[in-house]
Amino acid sequence: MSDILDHLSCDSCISKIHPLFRHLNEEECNHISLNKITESYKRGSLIYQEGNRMKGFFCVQKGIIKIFKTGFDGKEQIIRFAKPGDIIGYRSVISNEPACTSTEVIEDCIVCHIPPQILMTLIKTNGDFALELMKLSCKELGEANSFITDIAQKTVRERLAEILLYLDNEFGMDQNGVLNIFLTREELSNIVGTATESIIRLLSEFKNEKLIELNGRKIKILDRPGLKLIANI
Amino acid sequence: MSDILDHLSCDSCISKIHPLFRHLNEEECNHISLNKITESYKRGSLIYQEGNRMKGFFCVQKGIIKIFKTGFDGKEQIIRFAKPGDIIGYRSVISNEPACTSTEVIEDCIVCHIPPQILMTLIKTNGDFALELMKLSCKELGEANSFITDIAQKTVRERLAEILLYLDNEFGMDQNGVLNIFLTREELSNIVGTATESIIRLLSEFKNEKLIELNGRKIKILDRPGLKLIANI
DNA sequence: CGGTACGTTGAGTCATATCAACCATAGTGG
DNA sequence: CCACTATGGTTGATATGACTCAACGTACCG
Repeated sequence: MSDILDHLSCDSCISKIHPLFRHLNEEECNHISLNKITESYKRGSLIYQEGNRMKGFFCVQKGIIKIFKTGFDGKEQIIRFAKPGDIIGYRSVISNEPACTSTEVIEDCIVCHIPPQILMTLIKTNGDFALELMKLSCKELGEANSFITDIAQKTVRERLAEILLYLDNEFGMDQNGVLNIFLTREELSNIVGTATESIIRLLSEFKNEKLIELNGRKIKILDRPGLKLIANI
Repeated sequence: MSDILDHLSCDSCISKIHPLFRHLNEEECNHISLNKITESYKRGSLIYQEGNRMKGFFCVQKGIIKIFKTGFDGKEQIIRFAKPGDIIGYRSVISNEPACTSTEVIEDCIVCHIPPQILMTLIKTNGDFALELMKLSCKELGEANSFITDIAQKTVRERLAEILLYLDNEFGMDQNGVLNIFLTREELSNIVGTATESIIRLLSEFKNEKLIELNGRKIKILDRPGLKLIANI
């Protein structure tokens, strides 16, 4: 599932990737450099799974990862995505519980795997780092709260419009205006929280309304204001 | 809306209320004691509101508070409740953003209002405190993720059963087996994420199925295993 | 006493899920 | 190289859970 890559120093990477690491001194940075493992995963690989005990946390360098929970009947609910610069898996390390989500690679990726003690030690000894990590989890918490409200109150149509804008905002588009993330219809339905068929029908409605253009998994957003109107943003 | 109460030392209270404060030394504890304000709020009072800039965080000593977001059409979505020992409002202080939720008193309460700088300083200077607070926000994050999955995948009936068990678990019952929290039908619907009429119909179904007993806002749970079965837990 | 907030019930509607059939594509193994 | 299979996408028909609207009951309160 994963390949271990040649060792790369954190000096050149970590500080750029995330504000979290801005506050590390040279010693702390070297410590991470020496103890991290850089791994490469192909699309479809699972990095960790719900219920497993975490053996560290991950720093995403390249690629896209989906983070999801598996519901009662086996249907997955995508909670969020991680892209370069994001940190995943820290939640379970800190609360010292089994992972409450699974992560699967959407687009081939490279991640740095950092052992758990390093995280705990940094929190305890580097106040600025602790504060930055707190900010991160508080930000995620705020987003989760909004997501709860949306799922509870908005229609599927509204949510799909919102998710398309979210994906646009999060992953951007290429020079042709095509979203930089390719999801199956089923994955889209697992974000929105609906049936695959509903997503297919709504996407095709949006296409007819000239809001988007479809080409397989490639989605091109034509009318952002129109989508915002539908999404009630 | 709120009354300021006589000054009470934290020595006797804080350490008992939350594991968070176990790691404070005498000096830190005194500092909080001297700078906190103890306030009393009646049912219906708003402690803080979405969009406001937070002037500190709150430590709940007595009573019950609902934490909610207001959706597009003004309908509220209850995210969670706070009860004695819980901390509220710390999220916005840390991320230094306006509050993303509002809080309204469900049952008359007493809270200690602690200024924001104290929180920031403690995180930076007391590693154990920082870790404990991280654990708290990570726990909330895990709960939010589960909630997202439930709302997205379960039926209203399943969610109502689950919420009743959650309330039972969170607030317990009195000697007669009646839940220690009294919510209007509308509030129940704002947790479950449905219409008030649906909650009324389902509650009465549960009553007919001998799962619960109703007496106004008093709910007595008769058949926990039955509810678990319905909730898919 | 009238007003306001909450609770209840019924009827009708609509959004969404479900079920079923079918097509396209790519990978697999004999 | 072809049948075989798996996966993903699409469409139509049908069912139904849940919402909306409307009317009315109840209780408390100034």
